[in-house]
Amino acid sequence: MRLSKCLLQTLRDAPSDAEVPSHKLMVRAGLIHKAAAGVYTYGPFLWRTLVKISTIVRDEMDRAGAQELLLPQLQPQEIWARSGRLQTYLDAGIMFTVKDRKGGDFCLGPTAEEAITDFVATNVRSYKQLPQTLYQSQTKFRDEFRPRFGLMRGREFIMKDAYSFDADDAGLDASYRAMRAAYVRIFERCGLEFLAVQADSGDIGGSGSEEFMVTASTGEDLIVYDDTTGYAANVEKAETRVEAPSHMGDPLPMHVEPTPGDKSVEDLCRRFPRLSAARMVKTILYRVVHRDREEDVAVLMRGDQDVNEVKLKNHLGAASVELADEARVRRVTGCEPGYAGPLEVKDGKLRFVADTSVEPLRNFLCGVNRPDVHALDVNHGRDFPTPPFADLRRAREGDLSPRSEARLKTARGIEVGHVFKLGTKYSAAMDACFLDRDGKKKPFVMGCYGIGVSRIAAAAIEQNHDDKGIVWPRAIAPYQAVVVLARGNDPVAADAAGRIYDALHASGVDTVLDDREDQSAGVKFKDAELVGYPVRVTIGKHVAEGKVEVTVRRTGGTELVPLTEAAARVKALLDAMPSGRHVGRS
RNA sequence: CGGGGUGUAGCUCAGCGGUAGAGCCUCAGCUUUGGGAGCUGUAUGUCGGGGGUUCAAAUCCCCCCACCCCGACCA
Repeated sequence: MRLSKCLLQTLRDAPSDAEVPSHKLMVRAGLIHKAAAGVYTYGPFLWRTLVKISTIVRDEMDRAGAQELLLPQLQPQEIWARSGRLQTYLDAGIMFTVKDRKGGDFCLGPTAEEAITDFVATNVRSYKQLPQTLYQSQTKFRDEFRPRFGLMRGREFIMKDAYSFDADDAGLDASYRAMRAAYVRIFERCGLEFLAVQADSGDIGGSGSEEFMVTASTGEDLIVYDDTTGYAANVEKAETRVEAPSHMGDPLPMHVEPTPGDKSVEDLCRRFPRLSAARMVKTILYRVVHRDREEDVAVLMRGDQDVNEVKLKNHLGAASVELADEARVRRVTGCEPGYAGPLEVKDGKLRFVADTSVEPLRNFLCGVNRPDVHALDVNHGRDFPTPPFADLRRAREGDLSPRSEARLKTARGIEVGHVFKLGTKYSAAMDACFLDRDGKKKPFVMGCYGIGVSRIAAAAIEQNHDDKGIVWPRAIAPYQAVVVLARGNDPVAADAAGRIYDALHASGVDTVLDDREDQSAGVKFKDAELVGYPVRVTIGKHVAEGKVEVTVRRTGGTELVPLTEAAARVKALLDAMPSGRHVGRS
């Protein structure tokens, strides 16, 4: 392709609504254009990248034995009603809904479990037809409460989603392993550094899930990992161990002390400097919403630890949990916030749960549900009933690994893939069944496997850019190389550029020729760096000696190469570029 | 949905009661051709929309809308 013929408008300034590098650079490099909040046109250069990503995904899906199909984007709400998720999605407000001419209710597909289950249910009758793994790649729609960061969190985005259907759990395990292995290969081939982490399966449910995270400082997710064992998990899910404080001594008589104005652990640490935060127990009240009711729950947490609300929600089997507001705290404890505790409880129905870090504590401090005092040398089981214990802590850097004596480390990541074992959640709800060997009707055992295709493009930029622009991994760059004609009015240079361009094409290198006559060499260099071609060939001042410059975008390293060898050198440099890396593997 | 902020040219922004502005971009021409180069000229707007106050509103007030940020939410 000749750049003089391309529609590619680069910008000197980033739009003011862009915050993260990928968003700024995509706009500046002319890759995207905003049509509405979270809705973008993918320009010709970005589309090339998206096609390359899709091709890798398709290739690996097919290799893993999956079959491609295309499900409807315009979905009848009826199938959502059947799975029982319609009201959840409508209430959450993330579903785009539409009516047809006759008033029928449809939606723009936010995901496709219902559509695929409906399809498979009517086409698969026998265990002999199993297993099946089907996938599609297309636009998904979610009316996100807060679209942001350009393509990272849009309301319309391209996703590859695959679904496996098996007769039993063992079959699901095998299908899941095959997809997981394909995912590793996909992200490696895309040239990304990534991690596979244990994840919370969220509202989609199921027995287990892992997320594939592209490491980047701007990632929205926090990952904790132990690089001695390969344990890695989303912080929402991460298990940790914390050491019990030493020298707690034998149980002492409980006593209540004045603590006027001390509402936080920090205040109390100041008042009792010899008592560490680990010897305090804070009581945090939550409003817990279940499908059919609501309750108040008090969480007892060690003073130096924080509550992980996802763990709490899962532990309670709740639809949602939210921190109680001040009015609720007053009603439940009869006291202003800051003094809640497990002692002298006013509300007899109040449910207590405690983090496991509280279990070994002796002679600790806690609230008494009375203002301006706290109790010291409290012991559970003696001074108040021993509550049920569960892991409700938020994992932190430096905690002990659940798998070894190593300390956990943290990293930020962008979720680009998620694999789930769904089990029979959707098939049972939608009565999607097959006849098994024993003649009995059974629901399909399902898995689902998503990859954010457009998000991969954004994540690749978040992970690979510098102050000059994008640094595309070679496999997903719009073009692998650019030939810059830096002497526009020199016929020798123009001729050389044409020949190198042809030679690159002949050797299979995806190349664009910057032959724009109205742009100076400086502009072409800036554009080449902004757009992020992995390799640049500059035809300029050395052309008289029969030489051209070959520059690697990532390193900036430049070498002079004889004109006749330039194409081969570019090819060699591209081939030498590393593939992606699966980090933190044991 | 709660809190905050911003809407002026394609982009970045100034102007904040008295004739609509700059830089970049676009277009024409000249010059230039190794780092977003220079000169001359040209084009560009319901100042987000509606209502109000005023002799006069981009500017002040009210309502709406859009966009952005924080939070809540999230296959």
